Amino acid sequence: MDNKYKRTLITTALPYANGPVHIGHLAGVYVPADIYARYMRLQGRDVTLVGGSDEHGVPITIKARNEGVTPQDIVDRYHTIIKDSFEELGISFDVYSRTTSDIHRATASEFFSRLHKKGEFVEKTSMQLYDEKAGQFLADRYVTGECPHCHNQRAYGDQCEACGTSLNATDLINPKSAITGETPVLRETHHWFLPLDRWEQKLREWILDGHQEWKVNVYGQCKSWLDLGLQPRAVTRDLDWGVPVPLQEAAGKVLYVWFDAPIGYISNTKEIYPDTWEKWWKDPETRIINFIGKDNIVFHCIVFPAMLMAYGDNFQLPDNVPANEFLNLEGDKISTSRNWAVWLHEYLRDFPGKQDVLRYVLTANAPETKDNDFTWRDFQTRNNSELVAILGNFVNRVTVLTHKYFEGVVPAAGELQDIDVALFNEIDAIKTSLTENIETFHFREALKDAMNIARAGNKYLQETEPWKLAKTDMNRVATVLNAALQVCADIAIAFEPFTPFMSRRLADALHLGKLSWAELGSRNLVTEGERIDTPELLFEKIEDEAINAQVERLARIKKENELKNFTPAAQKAATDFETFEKIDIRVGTVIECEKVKKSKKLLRFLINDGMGERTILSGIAEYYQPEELVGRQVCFIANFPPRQMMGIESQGMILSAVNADGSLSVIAPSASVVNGSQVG
RNA sequence: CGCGGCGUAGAGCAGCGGUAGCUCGUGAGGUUCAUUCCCUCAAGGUCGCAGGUUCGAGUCCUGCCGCCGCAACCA
Repeated sequence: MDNKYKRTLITTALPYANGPVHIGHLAGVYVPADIYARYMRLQGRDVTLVGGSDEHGVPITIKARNEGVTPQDIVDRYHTIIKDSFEELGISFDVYSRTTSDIHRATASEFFSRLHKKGEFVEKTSMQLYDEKAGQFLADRYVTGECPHCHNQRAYGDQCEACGTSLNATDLINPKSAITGETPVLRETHHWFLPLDRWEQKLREWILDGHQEWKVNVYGQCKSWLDLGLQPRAVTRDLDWGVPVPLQEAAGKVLYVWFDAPIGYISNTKEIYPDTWEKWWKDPETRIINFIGKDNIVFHCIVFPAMLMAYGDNFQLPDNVPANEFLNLEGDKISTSRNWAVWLHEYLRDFPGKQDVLRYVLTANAPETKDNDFTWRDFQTRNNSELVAILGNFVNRVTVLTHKYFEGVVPAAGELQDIDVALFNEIDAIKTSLTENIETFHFREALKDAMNIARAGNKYLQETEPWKLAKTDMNRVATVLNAALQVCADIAIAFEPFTPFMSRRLADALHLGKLSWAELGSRNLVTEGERIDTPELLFEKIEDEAINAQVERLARIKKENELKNFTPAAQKAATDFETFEKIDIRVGTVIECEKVKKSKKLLRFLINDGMGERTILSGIAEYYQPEELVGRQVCFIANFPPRQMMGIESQGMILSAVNADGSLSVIAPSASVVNGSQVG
């Protein structure tokens, strides 16, 4: 890192307080930000990690309305869950606050006022759709209607997803409010806009010329925006939930959340440093890093910097914005509304004491360059074959041997042999790479480096074989174990940013005291003569049962979603009674039922149809055990021509209802009837 | 023709003009202090597709396809 900086301010995207946080938030923002912050602290640098809940905006008011509570109730609920679960995961925020705080309200107000006084806004009056029943203007997404281009009935106010056209809400035919279903009316409204175009040239110089080292996804996105030309952007909204616009003539208007939220970074900093916060924002020797997800790139690289430049007063722009891509879950996009997520607070409940495992897996599989997939099998494998088998096992080997041969007292190192020196050299090389990777935000690669320390340790033990040396040369055993113990201490330091809970336990067991990055690789981290604690497993295997429970939970949710989203098929073309009459539907009793060999779906039925017996094949083997159908009555079409399937002739068709998930349920009379009865 | 990113072994990634690699997983053998690590060997890839440049292309060029995102309060 550039040494011209005296301190680093790390911000994390503000999670929206209309739901708990999930693994996507963690992998994209909070875990990487925490890794970086912890690393900087180990380096002895002055660093502050700020975060907070984003608590304003329309979705919160809608959720409150739906639940019959106040918006404040909603944000109080989720802010608490979010804050507590972050803390339990060890995200080391120096402050985690919220945008409903007084200090934020004052800060955001002042920010707006200053821009207003400086003439940094333009004002525009326009016609917007207003929902009279809800008593509010409708943001684009809260209007649906018919697309004027393709006449799709379900177009949104900003875009038609069927034809992809961008729309204005006022273009829609037959607009409807998504909140109340009412037909909105046009009403005049007045808003303040930040003319981003005024800052285009400065932004170009700052990003395109000055920050070519940014990640390609970030740089490319910025270049694209700048090349297209920037437009003025509204900073106010007609709403009653938010920071009121501090102008007499703006009663009933609030700051638009995207104006409001990033100022939260500033107000949260003020909250911890009421007297000295300015040096964290206005001193050129402060380095600001914004950790965000890819959807936020334009706000952090274009909009917020333009706001800061418009404000002036020496506000510093971010030095880097390491945006991550997205994490998927078991192959599907994470979705709050579809409950398709691993929620942090539920993970902490289901896997107590396993914060490090989640942190490790999310880092090893972080979506740094492209979207990645989280699967529970991968989670289990990484825990069992990496954390347990490589790292935990190595530390365990060393501590067990130390207790076995030296009663747990750190033995003195004798003269070093080539292999010992080679080990220390390898650790040094790893440290160089590890440091470089963290500094450049390549945390996935950095974690691999850290793991290589344990791999090197395992290899060293295998090659020196202290358990064999113990029979001939205890001095040499002492040297080997001393070296191996130093490697354990290296692990405690190197892993602190990634898995802080394990690191703390290991450091305590080895009596290391305060950890420091500079000491990583030193040869006397563990003090000779010190008695280390009895071995304790750092990681435990995760058994199939725990994983299966999670996989089953997701399968259940998937099924619930299918049922929830089920819409009956459109009615078929009209027919008449004569046509129906031609079909002969009858009731029969199942005499025999068995799976057809080599067939996945087919069951062979022998049916008593009142006249005799007939064989019918039906493709429902995936939904029924053959024996459960024997003796039951079913309905079947009796007058279809016979048909050969898998070499067997089927004399009819058993009727089933098709469920939303594609599962089948056979049709039967509600009470027993005589075999051969007709249905009609 | 909107823009940006991505598409390399079962999974996660590196390679960016010169014999296709790393970690984990899989199979076989050796070793065993240990929550089975380490070693050896093996299987597994037409490097999204199609053209082109070149003595030679995951690597450069052109065109396509797929996935994700894009001033919607979605990390």
